[in-house]
Amino acid sequence: MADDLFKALADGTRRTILDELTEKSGQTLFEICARLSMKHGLGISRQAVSQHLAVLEAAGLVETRREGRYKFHDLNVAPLRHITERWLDPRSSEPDKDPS
Amino acid sequence: MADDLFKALADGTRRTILDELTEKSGQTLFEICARLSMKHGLGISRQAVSQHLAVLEAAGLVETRREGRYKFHDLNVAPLRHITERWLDPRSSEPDKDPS
DNA sequence: ACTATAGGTAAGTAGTCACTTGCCTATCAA
DNA sequence: TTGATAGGCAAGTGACTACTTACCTATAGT
Repeated sequence: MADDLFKALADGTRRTILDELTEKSGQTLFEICARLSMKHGLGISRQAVSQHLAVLEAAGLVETRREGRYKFHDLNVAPLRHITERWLDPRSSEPDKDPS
Repeated sequence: MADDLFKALADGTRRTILDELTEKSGQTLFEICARLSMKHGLGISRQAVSQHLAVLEAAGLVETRREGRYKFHDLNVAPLRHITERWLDPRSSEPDKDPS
């Protein structure tokens, strides 16, 4: 659960994808590929980006909607809001003992 | 840099260690080992914990001070404060293009 | 001095992860 | 219907990572 979230954030390319979706929401896979290549000089295959998006989606950070042959990717920042709370503000979220 | 931070947070055992140091600061290696075993049922070797602490220290999340044969570990939450800002509050931290 | 305790170093291993390659499906335009 | 575009699935590979095992150093108590 929270593990998926931290794992998703652990990769630099995925964080860059989140940056891109922050800048422009609702991008397609090809659009994201193009921007990673152009703006960030990342020589990465379409399949690799697709896999990254799957990880981000599993973590709840990206949501998708399909329209015809296009699949749009939207950012969902909700899971990010309180992930550091347990250490920054222990009183509010301490009673949590799972090794997430 | 930021990469070390996210990588450090990617492991569940390390996050549990941060939880323990949040609850009681200044613990020794053996103390942390004991608590991981007792409270969290983690059957993990001393060396493994030591390696986790090294990762956390490299990320700036843990600081150490030595006294005699004891080495105390203190939590430093400063690096955690703004790590999600780039997505939660894009206006303030967008101009950041490194693939960190 | 001897010994137990606290910690460090380093090599080896099994599993995970990012990425590629190759092929397949689906939608749309001509 | 043919071809181009957008995307999906799955096996294979190399690198990384968490963990163990084995041995070594340093401080403290008796």
